[in-house]
Amino acid sequence: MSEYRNYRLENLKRLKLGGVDPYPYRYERTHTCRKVKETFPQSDPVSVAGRITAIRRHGRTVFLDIIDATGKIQIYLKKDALGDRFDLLEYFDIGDIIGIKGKPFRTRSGEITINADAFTLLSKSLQPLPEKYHGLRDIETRYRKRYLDLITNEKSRRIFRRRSEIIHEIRKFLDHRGFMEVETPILQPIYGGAAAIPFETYYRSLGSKMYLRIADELYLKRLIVGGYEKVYEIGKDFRNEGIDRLHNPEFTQIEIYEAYKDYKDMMDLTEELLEHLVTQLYQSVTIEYQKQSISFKRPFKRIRFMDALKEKINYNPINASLPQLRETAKWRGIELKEPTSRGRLIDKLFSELVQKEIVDPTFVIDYPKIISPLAKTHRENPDLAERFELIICGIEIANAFSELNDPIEQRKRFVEQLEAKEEGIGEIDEDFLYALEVGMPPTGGLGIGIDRLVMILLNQSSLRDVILFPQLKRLELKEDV
RNA sequence: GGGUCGUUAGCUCAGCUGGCAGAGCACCGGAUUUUUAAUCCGGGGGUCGCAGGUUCGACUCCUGCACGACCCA
Repeated sequence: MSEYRNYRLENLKRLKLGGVDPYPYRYERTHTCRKVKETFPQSDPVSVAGRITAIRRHGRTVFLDIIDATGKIQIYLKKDALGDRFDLLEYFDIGDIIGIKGKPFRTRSGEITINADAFTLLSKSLQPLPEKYHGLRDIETRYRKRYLDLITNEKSRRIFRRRSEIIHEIRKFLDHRGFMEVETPILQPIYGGAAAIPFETYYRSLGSKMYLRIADELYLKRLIVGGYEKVYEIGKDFRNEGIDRLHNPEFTQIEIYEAYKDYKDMMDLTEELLEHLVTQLYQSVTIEYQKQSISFKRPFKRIRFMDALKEKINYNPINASLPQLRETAKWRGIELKEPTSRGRLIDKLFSELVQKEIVDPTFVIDYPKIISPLAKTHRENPDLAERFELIICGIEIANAFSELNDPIEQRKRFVEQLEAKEEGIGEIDEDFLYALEVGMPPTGGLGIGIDRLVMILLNQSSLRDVILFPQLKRLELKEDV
Protein backbone atom coordinates (compact mmCIF):
# COMPACT_ATOMS: atom_id res chain seq x y z
CA MET A 1 0.00 0.00 0.00
CA SER A 2 1.40 3.33 -0.98
CA GLU A 3 -1.23 5.30 0.93
CA TYR A 4 1.41 6.50 3.34
CA ARG A 5 3.84 7.36 0.61
CA ASN A 6 1.23 9.33 -1.31
CA TYR A 7 0.39 11.50 1.68
CA ARG A 8 4.06 12.15 2.18
CA LEU A 9 4.63 12.98 -1.45
CA GLU A 10 1.77 15.44 -1.11
CA ASN A 11 3.45 16.96 1.96
CA LEU A 12 6.72 17.12 0.07
CA LYS A 13 4.98 19.07 -2.71
CA ARG A 14 3.44 21.49 -0.24
CA LEU A 15 6.78 22.10 1.42
CA LYS A 16 8.41 22.82 -1.92
CA LEU A 17 5.61 25.26 -2.71
CA GLY A 18 6.33 26.89 0.62
CA GLY A 19 9.90 27.47 -0.49
CA VAL A 20 11.42 24.65 1.53
CA ASP A 21 14.36 22.66 0.12
CA PRO A 22 13.56 19.13 1.31
CA TYR A 23 17.11 17.86 0.78
CA PRO A 24 19.56 20.63 1.69
CA TYR A 25 23.32 20.15 1.81
CA ARG A 26 24.42 20.61 5.38
CA TYR A 27 23.41 21.80 8.79
CA GLU A 28 25.45 23.50 11.45
CA ARG A 29 24.95 21.61 14.68
CA THR A 30 26.30 22.78 18.03
CA HIS A 31 25.02 19.99 20.26
CA THR A 32 24.10 16.36 20.17
CA CYS A 33 20.95 15.35 22.01
CA ARG A 34 23.02 13.92 24.81
CA LYS A 35 25.16 17.02 25.09
CA VAL A 36 22.11 19.23 25.48
CA LYS A 37 21.08 17.17 28.48
CA GLU A 38 24.58 16.96 29.91
CA THR A 39 25.19 20.69 29.71
CA PHE A 40 21.75 21.68 31.03
CA PRO A 41 21.03 24.21 32.41
CA GLN A 42 22.69 26.75 30.16
CA SER A 43 21.31 29.88 28.62
CA ASP A 44 22.92 29.88 25.16
CA PRO A 45 20.84 28.68 22.25
CA VAL A 46 21.75 25.29 20.84
CA SER A 47 21.26 23.68 17.48
CA VAL A 48 20.57 19.99 17.15
CA ALA A 49 19.58 17.69 14.30
CA GLY A 50 17.93 14.32 14.12
CA ARG A 51 15.05 12.16 13.02
CA ILE A 52 11.53 12.88 14.17
CA THR A 53 10.21 9.83 16.02
CA ALA A 54 7.02 11.33 17.44
CA ILE A 55 4.82 14.34 16.77
CA ARG A 56 2.28 15.61 19.29
CA ARG A 57 0.24 18.44 17.82
CA HIS A 58 -1.76 20.72 20.04
CA GLY A 59 -3.11 23.35 17.70
CA ARG A 60 -0.75 26.27 17.96
CA THR A 61 1.83 24.14 19.75
CA VAL A 62 3.76 21.09 18.60
CA PHE A 63 5.99 18.69 20.49
CA LEU A 64 8.49 16.57 18.62
CA ASP A 65 10.76 13.80 19.77
CA ILE A 66 13.92 13.63 17.73
CA ILE A 67 16.74 11.13 17.95
CA ASP A 68 20.32 11.43 16.85
CA ALA A 69 23.20 9.00 17.28
CA THR A 70 23.52 9.92 20.95
CA GLY A 71 19.94 9.79 22.11
CA LYS A 72 16.60 11.50 22.15
CA ILE A 73 15.43 14.98 22.95
CA GLN A 74 12.08 16.70 22.96
CA ILE A 75 11.40 19.82 20.90
CA TYR A 76 8.76 22.41 21.70
CA LEU A 77 7.50 24.59 18.87
CA LYS A 78 4.84 27.27 19.15
CA LYS A 79 3.17 29.60 16.76
CA ASP A 80 3.88 32.64 18.92
CA ALA A 81 7.58 32.18 18.44
CA LEU A 82 7.65 30.94 14.86
CA GLY A 83 4.95 32.98 13.13
CA ASP A 84 3.86 31.83 9.68
CA ARG A 85 6.66 29.29 9.41
CA PHE A 86 4.86 27.34 12.12
CA ASP A 87 2.21 26.38 9.57
CA LEU A 88 4.80 24.42 7.57
CA LEU A 89 4.97 21.93 10.42
CA GLU A 90 1.66 20.68 9.11
CA TYR A 91 3.60 18.92 6.36
CA PHE A 92 6.24 17.32 8.53
CA ASP A 93 6.03 13.59 9.20
CA ILE A 94 7.46 11.07 11.56
CA GLY A 95 10.76 9.97 10.08
CA ASP A 96 11.74 13.35 8.65
CA ILE A 97 15.19 14.60 9.55
CA ILE A 98 15.10 18.07 10.97
CA GLY A 99 17.43 20.71 12.40
CA ILE A 100 16.35 22.78 15.39
CA LYS A 101 17.70 25.94 16.95
CA GLY A 102 16.46 27.07 20.33
CA LYS A 103 16.97 27.29 24.05
CA PRO A 104 16.80 24.31 26.34
CA PHE A 105 14.32 24.50 29.19
CA ARG A 106 12.54 22.15 31.50
CA THR A 107 8.84 21.42 31.00
CA ARG A 108 6.30 21.29 33.77
CA SER A 109 6.79 17.56 34.02
CA GLY A 110 10.54 17.99 34.19
CA GLU A 111 11.73 16.94 30.76
CA ILE A 112 14.62 18.84 29.22
CA THR A 113 13.22 20.26 26.00
CA ILE A 114 14.38 22.66 23.32
CA ASN A 115 12.17 25.67 22.81
CA ALA A 116 12.57 26.15 19.08
CA ASP A 117 13.30 29.52 17.52
CA ALA A 118 13.83 27.96 14.12
CA PHE A 119 13.55 24.64 12.37
CA THR A 120 14.94 23.37 9.08
CA LEU A 121 13.90 20.32 7.12
CA LEU A 122 17.04 18.32 6.40
CA SER A 123 15.54 15.28 4.71
CA LYS A 124 11.99 14.33 3.87
CA SER A 125 10.98 10.78 4.70
CA LEU A 126 8.59 9.07 2.29
CA GLN A 127 8.05 5.78 4.11
CA PRO A 128 6.31 5.07 7.39
CA LEU A 129 8.36 3.92 10.38
CA PRO A 130 7.43 0.96 12.55
CA GLU A 131 5.30 1.53 15.58
CA LYS A 132 6.67 3.79 18.29
CA TYR A 133 5.85 1.72 21.34
CA HIS A 134 6.71 -1.86 20.45
CA GLY A 135 9.26 -0.94 17.85
CA LEU A 136 10.16 -3.38 15.11
CA ARG A 137 9.86 -6.87 16.53
CA ASP A 138 9.64 -9.11 13.51
CA ILE A 139 12.99 -10.79 13.52
CA GLU A 140 13.18 -11.31 9.78
CA THR A 141 12.45 -7.66 9.01
CA ARG A 142 14.98 -6.60 11.60
CA TYR A 143 17.66 -8.52 9.70
CA ARG A 144 16.50 -7.61 6.22
CA LYS A 145 15.89 -3.94 6.92
CA ARG A 146 18.45 -3.34 9.59
CA TYR A 147 18.12 0.42 9.21
CA LEU A 148 14.57 0.20 10.51
CA ASP A 149 15.73 -1.94 13.40
CA LEU A 150 18.40 0.61 14.23
CA ILE A 151 16.02 3.56 14.02
CA THR A 152 13.42 1.87 16.17
CA ASN A 153 15.27 -0.28 18.66
CA GLU A 154 17.74 1.44 20.89
CA LYS A 155 18.94 -1.96 22.05
CA SER A 156 20.13 -2.85 18.57
CA ARG A 157 21.87 0.47 18.20
CA ARG A 158 23.69 -0.20 21.45
CA ILE A 159 24.77 -3.70 20.49
CA PHE A 160 26.48 -2.62 17.30
CA ARG A 161 28.10 0.32 19.01
CA ARG A 162 29.44 -2.06 21.64
CA ARG A 163 30.67 -4.40 18.95
CA SER A 164 32.61 -1.56 17.44
CA GLU A 165 34.06 -0.69 20.83
CA ILE A 166 35.17 -4.27 21.39
CA ILE A 167 37.00 -4.40 18.07
CA HIS A 168 38.54 -1.02 18.74
CA GLU A 169 39.71 -2.24 22.13
CA ILE A 170 41.26 -5.36 20.58
CA ARG A 171 43.24 -3.18 18.17
CA LYS A 172 44.39 -0.94 20.99
CA PHE A 173 45.46 -3.90 23.08
CA LEU A 174 47.55 -5.38 20.29
CA ASP A 175 48.94 -2.09 19.05
CA HIS A 176 50.15 -1.29 22.56
CA ARG A 177 52.01 -4.58 22.54
CA GLY A 178 53.81 -3.72 19.36
CA PHE A 179 51.74 -5.70 16.88
CA MET A 180 51.34 -4.47 13.34
CA GLU A 181 48.00 -4.66 11.60
CA VAL A 182 48.22 -5.98 8.06
CA GLU A 183 45.93 -6.87 5.19
CA THR A 184 46.28 -9.99 3.09
CA PRO A 185 44.37 -11.18 0.02
CA ILE A 186 40.74 -12.13 0.27
CA LEU A 187 40.74 -13.35 -3.32
CA GLN A 188 43.11 -16.28 -3.44
CA PRO A 189 44.14 -18.59 -6.27
CA ILE A 190 44.72 -21.38 -3.71
CA TYR A 191 42.80 -21.59 -0.48
CA GLY A 192 43.92 -23.08 2.80
CA GLY A 193 44.51 -22.56 6.48
CA ALA A 194 41.33 -24.17 7.78
CA ALA A 195 39.03 -27.11 7.23
CA ALA A 196 36.22 -25.63 5.15
CA ILE A 197 34.67 -25.48 1.74
CA PRO A 198 35.43 -22.22 -0.06
CA PHE A 199 33.35 -19.92 -2.22
CA GLU A 200 34.58 -19.98 -5.76
CA THR A 201 34.69 -17.14 -8.20
CA TYR A 202 36.29 -16.33 -11.50
CA TYR A 203 38.81 -13.67 -12.28
CA ARG A 204 38.10 -12.66 -15.85
CA SER A 205 41.16 -10.67 -16.77
CA LEU A 206 43.49 -13.32 -15.38
CA GLY A 207 41.37 -16.06 -16.84
CA SER A 208 41.57 -18.05 -13.65
CA LYS A 209 39.49 -19.50 -10.91
CA MET A 210 39.75 -17.78 -7.54
CA TYR A 211 38.58 -18.54 -4.04
CA LEU A 212 37.37 -16.32 -1.25
CA ARG A 213 39.67 -17.03 1.63
CA ILE A 214 38.64 -19.47 4.35
CA ALA A 215 41.48 -18.23 6.59
CA ASP A 216 44.29 -15.69 6.65
CA GLU A 217 46.80 -18.13 8.03
CA LEU A 218 49.05 -18.99 5.12
CA TYR A 219 49.61 -15.37 4.11
CA LEU A 220 50.26 -14.15 7.63
CA LYS A 221 52.90 -16.81 8.10
CA ARG A 222 54.55 -15.60 4.91
CA LEU A 223 54.84 -12.25 6.64
CA ILE A 224 56.55 -13.87 9.60
CA VAL A 225 58.93 -15.45 7.11
CA GLY A 226 59.40 -11.96 5.69
CA GLY A 227 60.69 -10.75 9.00
CA TYR A 228 57.78 -9.08 10.74
CA GLU A 229 57.56 -10.57 14.19
CA LYS A 230 54.17 -9.50 15.48
CA VAL A 231 51.33 -9.20 13.01
CA TYR A 232 47.58 -9.42 13.09
CA GLU A 233 44.72 -9.09 10.68
CA ILE A 234 41.07 -8.46 11.38
CA GLY A 235 38.92 -9.36 8.44
CA LYS A 236 36.30 -11.46 6.80
CA ASP A 237 36.70 -15.14 6.06
CA PHE A 238 34.21 -17.03 3.93
CA ARG A 239 33.06 -20.58 4.33
CA ASN A 240 30.60 -22.25 2.04
CA GLU A 241 28.49 -23.88 4.70
CA GLY A 242 25.08 -23.71 6.27
CA ILE A 243 23.76 -20.85 8.33
CA ASP A 244 22.67 -21.18 11.94
CA ARG A 245 22.99 -19.28 15.14
CA LEU A 246 26.74 -19.96 15.28
CA HIS A 247 27.57 -19.79 11.59
CA ASN A 248 27.39 -17.02 9.03
CA PRO A 249 29.01 -17.72 5.65
CA GLU A 250 31.09 -14.59 5.96
CA PHE A 251 32.42 -13.90 9.40
CA THR A 252 34.98 -11.73 11.04
CA GLN A 253 38.10 -13.29 12.39
CA ILE A 254 41.25 -11.96 13.92
CA GLU A 255 44.44 -13.89 13.39
CA ILE A 256 47.53 -13.05 15.39
CA TYR A 257 51.06 -14.34 14.82
CA GLU A 258 54.05 -13.78 17.00
CA ALA A 259 57.57 -14.98 16.26
CA TYR A 260 59.63 -16.85 18.85
CA LYS A 261 56.50 -17.85 20.78
CA ASP A 262 54.60 -21.09 21.14
CA TYR A 263 51.03 -22.04 21.89
CA LYS A 264 51.50 -21.54 25.61
CA ASP A 265 52.41 -17.94 25.00
CA MET A 266 49.33 -17.61 22.85
CA MET A 267 47.25 -18.90 25.76
CA ASP A 268 48.66 -16.14 27.92
CA LEU A 269 47.93 -13.60 25.24
CA THR A 270 44.36 -14.88 24.83
CA GLU A 271 43.68 -14.74 28.54
CA GLU A 272 45.08 -11.29 28.91
CA LEU A 273 43.14 -10.01 25.93
CA LEU A 274 39.83 -11.47 27.06
CA GLU A 275 40.14 -10.47 30.67
CA HIS A 276 41.06 -6.99 29.50
CA LEU A 277 38.05 -6.78 27.16
CA VAL A 278 35.60 -7.97 29.78
CA THR A 279 36.99 -5.59 32.35
CA GLN A 280 36.81 -2.68 29.92
CA LEU A 281 33.23 -3.50 29.02
CA TYR A 282 31.80 -4.37 32.40
CA GLN A 283 34.26 -3.16 35.03
CA SER A 284 34.18 -6.74 36.26
CA VAL A 285 35.67 -10.08 35.26
CA THR A 286 32.30 -11.78 35.38
CA ILE A 287 29.58 -11.55 32.80
CA GLU A 288 26.23 -13.15 32.30
CA TYR A 289 25.58 -15.22 29.22
CA GLN A 290 22.08 -16.63 28.71
CA LYS A 291 21.43 -16.73 32.45
CA GLN A 292 24.79 -18.32 33.23
CA SER A 293 27.49 -16.50 35.08
CA ILE A 294 30.86 -16.66 33.36
CA SER A 295 34.16 -15.71 34.86
CA PHE A 296 37.00 -14.40 32.73
CA LYS A 297 39.36 -14.29 35.68
CA ARG A 298 42.82 -15.48 34.73
CA PRO A 299 44.08 -18.13 34.58
CA PHE A 300 41.43 -19.94 32.54
CA LYS A 301 40.87 -23.62 33.10
CA ARG A 302 42.97 -25.95 30.99
CA ILE A 303 42.03 -29.48 30.06
CA ARG A 304 43.82 -31.91 27.82
CA PHE A 305 41.80 -32.99 24.83
CA MET A 306 42.66 -36.66 25.21
CA ASP A 307 42.26 -36.80 28.98
CA ALA A 308 38.86 -35.18 28.82
CA LEU A 309 37.65 -37.47 26.08
CA LYS A 310 39.18 -40.56 27.68
CA GLU A 311 37.26 -39.78 30.83
CA LYS A 312 34.02 -39.83 28.88
CA ILE A 313 34.57 -42.95 26.80
CA ASN A 314 36.84 -44.93 29.11
CA TYR A 315 39.56 -45.72 26.60
CA ASN A 316 42.31 -43.84 24.89
CA PRO A 317 40.86 -42.60 21.60
CA ILE A 318 44.26 -42.05 20.04
CA ASN A 319 44.86 -45.78 19.68
CA ALA A 320 41.29 -46.71 18.98
CA SER A 321 40.19 -48.18 15.70
CA LEU A 322 37.60 -46.61 13.47
CA PRO A 323 34.98 -49.32 14.27
CA GLN A 324 35.53 -48.88 18.00
CA LEU A 325 35.05 -45.13 17.76
CA ARG A 326 32.02 -45.63 15.59
CA GLU A 327 30.57 -48.01 18.15
CA THR A 328 31.05 -45.43 20.91
CA ALA A 329 29.35 -42.77 18.86
CA LYS A 330 26.43 -45.04 18.16
CA TRP A 331 26.11 -46.00 21.80
CA ARG A 332 26.11 -42.33 22.78
CA GLY A 333 23.39 -41.61 20.26
CA ILE A 334 25.59 -39.49 18.04
CA GLU A 335 24.61 -39.66 14.42
CA LEU A 336 27.36 -39.48 11.87
CA LYS A 337 27.85 -38.15 8.41
CA GLU A 338 29.24 -40.92 6.24
CA PRO A 339 31.91 -41.49 5.26
CA THR A 340 33.94 -40.41 8.19
CA SER A 341 37.55 -40.62 9.21
CA ARG A 342 39.13 -41.38 12.58
CA GLY A 343 40.10 -37.77 12.97
CA ARG A 344 36.65 -36.45 12.24
CA LEU A 345 35.11 -39.03 14.52
CA ILE A 346 37.36 -38.17 17.43
CA ASP A 347 36.63 -34.49 16.86
CA LYS A 348 32.92 -35.22 16.79
CA LEU A 349 33.00 -37.27 19.96
CA PHE A 350 34.88 -34.53 21.69
CA SER A 351 32.51 -31.77 20.74
CA GLU A 352 29.46 -33.84 21.65
CA LEU A 353 30.71 -35.31 24.91
CA VAL A 354 33.12 -32.76 26.28
CA GLN A 355 32.86 -29.39 24.57
CA LYS A 356 29.13 -29.04 25.04
CA GLU A 357 29.45 -29.17 28.80
CA ILE A 358 32.09 -26.48 29.12
CA VAL A 359 30.80 -23.20 30.50
CA ASP A 360 33.59 -20.99 31.83
CA PRO A 361 36.37 -20.09 29.41
CA THR A 362 38.46 -23.24 29.07
CA PHE A 363 41.55 -23.99 27.05
CA VAL A 364 41.30 -27.40 25.51
CA ILE A 365 44.91 -28.28 24.78
CA ASP A 366 46.91 -30.81 22.80
CA TYR A 367 44.62 -31.85 19.98
CA PRO A 368 45.21 -35.00 17.96
CA LYS A 369 47.78 -34.35 15.28
CA ILE A 370 45.59 -35.87 12.59
CA ILE A 371 43.12 -33.01 12.85
CA SER A 372 45.77 -30.31 13.19
CA PRO A 373 47.75 -30.22 9.94
CA LEU A 374 49.23 -26.76 10.48
CA ALA A 375 50.35 -27.24 14.09
CA LYS A 376 53.67 -28.50 15.36
CA THR A 377 53.87 -32.00 16.75
CA HIS A 378 53.61 -31.98 20.52
CA ARG A 379 57.07 -31.87 22.07
CA GLU A 380 56.25 -34.80 24.37
CA ASN A 381 53.75 -36.87 22.41
CA PRO A 382 54.09 -37.62 18.69
CA ASP A 383 50.36 -38.32 18.29
CA LEU A 384 49.37 -34.87 19.47
CA ALA A 385 49.78 -31.35 18.22
CA GLU A 386 50.60 -28.21 20.12
CA ARG A 387 47.23 -26.72 19.64
CA PHE A 388 44.48 -25.32 21.80
CA GLU A 389 40.97 -24.16 21.35
CA LEU A 390 39.24 -21.79 23.71
CA ILE A 391 35.73 -22.92 24.52
CA ILE A 392 33.16 -20.72 26.23
CA CYS A 393 29.62 -21.93 26.86
CA GLY A 394 30.26 -24.89 24.61
CA ILE A 395 31.19 -22.60 21.74
CA GLU A 396 34.54 -22.57 20.00
CA ILE A 397 35.91 -19.05 20.26
CA ALA A 398 39.60 -19.34 19.49
CA ASN A 399 42.05 -21.76 17.93
CA ALA A 400 45.82 -21.58 18.20
CA PHE A 401 49.00 -23.49 17.51
CA SER A 402 52.67 -23.63 17.89
CA GLU A 403 52.91 -23.11 14.15
CA LEU A 404 54.44 -25.89 12.15
CA ASN A 405 57.55 -24.44 10.54
CA ASP A 406 59.25 -27.61 9.33
CA PRO A 407 58.72 -27.47 5.56
CA ILE A 408 59.31 -31.17 5.01
CA GLU A 409 56.82 -32.12 7.71
CA GLN A 410 54.32 -29.56 6.44
CA ARG A 411 54.46 -31.01 2.95
CA LYS A 412 53.87 -34.47 4.36
CA ARG A 413 50.80 -33.26 6.24
CA PHE A 414 49.41 -31.52 3.16
CA VAL A 415 49.84 -34.66 1.11
CA GLU A 416 48.08 -36.74 3.76
CA GLN A 417 45.25 -34.22 3.85
CA LEU A 418 44.91 -34.32 0.09
CA GLU A 419 44.92 -38.10 0.02
CA ALA A 420 42.32 -38.28 2.75
CA LYS A 421 40.26 -35.75 0.76
CA GLU A 422 39.91 -33.60 3.83
CA GLU A 423 38.12 -30.31 3.53
CA GLY A 424 40.33 -27.25 3.48
CA ILE A 425 42.82 -28.21 0.84
CA GLY A 426 42.28 -28.29 -2.90
CA GLU A 427 45.88 -28.29 -3.99
CA ILE A 428 49.19 -27.84 -2.27
CA ASP A 429 50.25 -24.23 -1.87
CA GLU A 430 53.77 -24.62 -3.18
CA ASP A 431 54.64 -21.02 -2.56
CA PHE A 432 53.73 -21.36 1.08
CA LEU A 433 56.00 -24.39 1.37
CA TYR A 434 58.72 -22.44 -0.42
CA ALA A 435 58.35 -19.70 2.17
CA LEU A 436 58.71 -22.25 4.96
CA GLU A 437 61.81 -23.54 3.23
CA VAL A 438 63.22 -20.03 3.23
CA GLY A 439 62.66 -20.35 6.94
CA MET A 440 60.07 -19.27 9.48
CA PRO A 441 61.08 -18.72 13.08
CA PRO A 442 59.22 -20.62 15.78
CA THR A 443 55.89 -18.86 15.87
CA GLY A 444 52.72 -18.83 17.90
CA GLY A 445 49.50 -18.27 15.98
CA LEU A 446 46.03 -17.51 17.25
CA GLY A 447 42.66 -17.03 15.61
CA ILE A 448 39.63 -15.63 17.38
CA GLY A 449 36.11 -15.61 15.98
CA ILE A 450 35.11 -12.03 16.52
CA ASP A 451 31.39 -12.48 15.89
CA ARG A 452 31.15 -15.30 18.38
CA LEU A 453 33.21 -13.48 20.95
CA VAL A 454 31.03 -10.40 20.60
CA MET A 455 27.94 -12.57 20.82
CA ILE A 456 29.08 -13.92 24.17
CA LEU A 457 30.34 -10.63 25.53
CA LEU A 458 27.07 -8.92 24.65
CA ASN A 459 24.88 -11.79 25.81
CA GLN A 460 23.23 -12.46 22.46
CA SER A 461 21.96 -15.90 21.54
CA SER A 462 22.62 -15.70 17.82
CA LEU A 463 25.41 -14.41 15.61
CA ARG A 464 22.73 -12.69 13.56
CA ASP A 465 22.18 -10.31 16.43
CA VAL A 466 25.77 -9.09 16.32
CA ILE A 467 26.19 -9.02 12.55
CA LEU A 468 24.63 -5.94 10.98
CA PHE A 469 23.54 -7.61 7.79
CA PRO A 470 23.38 -11.36 8.36
CA GLN A 471 23.06 -13.55 5.32
CA LEU A 472 19.47 -14.50 4.48
CA LYS A 473 17.86 -16.15 1.53
CA ARG A 474 16.74 -13.82 -1.14
CA LEU A 475 13.05 -13.05 -1.17
CA GLU A 476 11.13 -13.41 -4.35
CA LEU A 477 10.83 -9.94 -5.74
CA LYS A 478 7.52 -8.41 -4.96
CA GLU A 479 6.50 -4.87 -5.60
CA ASP A 480 7.78 -2.78 -2.78
CA VAL A 481 7.04 0.96 -2.55
C1' G B 1 18.75 -32.53 4.48
C1' G B 2 14.95 -33.92 8.78
C1' G B 3 11.50 -32.28 12.84
C1' U B 4 8.62 -28.44 15.42
C1' C B 5 6.61 -23.62 15.28
C1' G B 6 5.46 -19.08 12.75
C1' U B 7 3.72 -15.76 8.37
C1' U B 8 -3.51 -11.72 9.34
C1' A B 9 -3.68 -3.59 7.87
C1' G B 10 2.52 0.37 7.46
C1' C B 11 3.90 -1.66 12.79
C1' U B 12 2.53 -4.77 17.30
C1' C B 13 -0.92 -8.47 17.77
C1' A B 14 -6.21 -10.98 18.55
C1' G B 15 -9.36 -14.05 15.52
C1' C B 16 -12.65 -20.41 19.53
C1' U B 17 -15.33 -26.23 16.85
C1' G B 18 -15.32 -23.98 9.26
C1' G B 19 -20.24 -19.20 9.11
C1' C B 20 -19.91 -11.06 7.41
C1' A B 21 -11.65 -10.14 8.97
C1' G B 22 -10.77 -7.19 14.40
C1' A B 23 -7.95 -4.00 18.22
C1' G B 24 -3.99 -0.58 19.63
C1' C B 25 -0.37 2.39 17.39
C1' A B 26 0.35 4.70 12.62
C1' C B 27 -2.50 7.33 8.63
C1' C B 28 -6.63 11.03 6.91
C1' G B 29 -10.43 15.19 8.51
C1' G B 30 -11.76 18.27 12.89
C1' A B 31 -10.76 20.39 18.16
C1' U B 32 -6.65 21.51 21.31
C1' U B 33 -0.49 27.03 23.40
C1' U B 34 3.81 22.50 28.52
C1' U B 35 2.43 17.34 25.72
C1' U B 36 5.35 12.90 26.27
C1' A B 37 2.41 5.42 24.58
C1' A B 38 -1.12 13.20 24.88
C1' U B 39 -6.52 13.54 24.79
C1' C B 40 -11.50 14.07 22.44
C1' C B 41 -14.91 13.57 17.87
C1' G B 42 -15.19 11.48 12.94
C1' G B 43 -12.97 8.50 8.80
C1' G B 44 -10.14 5.41 5.36
C1' G B 45 -7.10 1.11 5.09
C1' G B 46 -6.74 -6.41 3.97
C1' U B 47 -4.53 -11.05 -2.44
C1' C B 48 -5.29 -13.41 5.91
C1' G B 49 2.82 -15.53 2.75
C1' C B 50 1.93 -18.13 -2.38
C1' A B 51 -0.50 -22.20 -5.27
C1' G B 52 -3.80 -26.08 -5.25
C1' G B 53 -7.55 -29.28 -2.75
C1' U B 54 -11.91 -30.58 0.57
C1' U B 55 -16.62 -27.99 1.56
C1' C B 56 -22.96 -24.93 0.36
C1' G B 57 -19.13 -21.90 2.67
C1' A B 58 -11.86 -21.76 4.28
C1' C B 59 -7.88 -16.77 7.86
C1' U B 60 -9.55 -21.50 10.12
C1' C B 61 -9.14 -28.31 7.59
C1' C B 62 -5.65 -31.06 3.85
C1' U B 63 -1.35 -31.04 0.21
C1' G B 64 2.69 -28.58 -1.99
C1' C B 65 5.88 -24.33 -2.20
C1' A B 66 8.44 -19.69 -0.32
C1' C B 67 10.58 -17.12 3.74
C1' G B 68 11.89 -17.07 8.91
C1' A B 69 12.85 -19.00 14.12
C1' C B 70 14.30 -23.08 17.16
C1' C B 71 16.10 -28.11 17.50
C1' C B 72 18.58 -32.22 15.03
C1' A B 73 22.04 -33.75 11.05
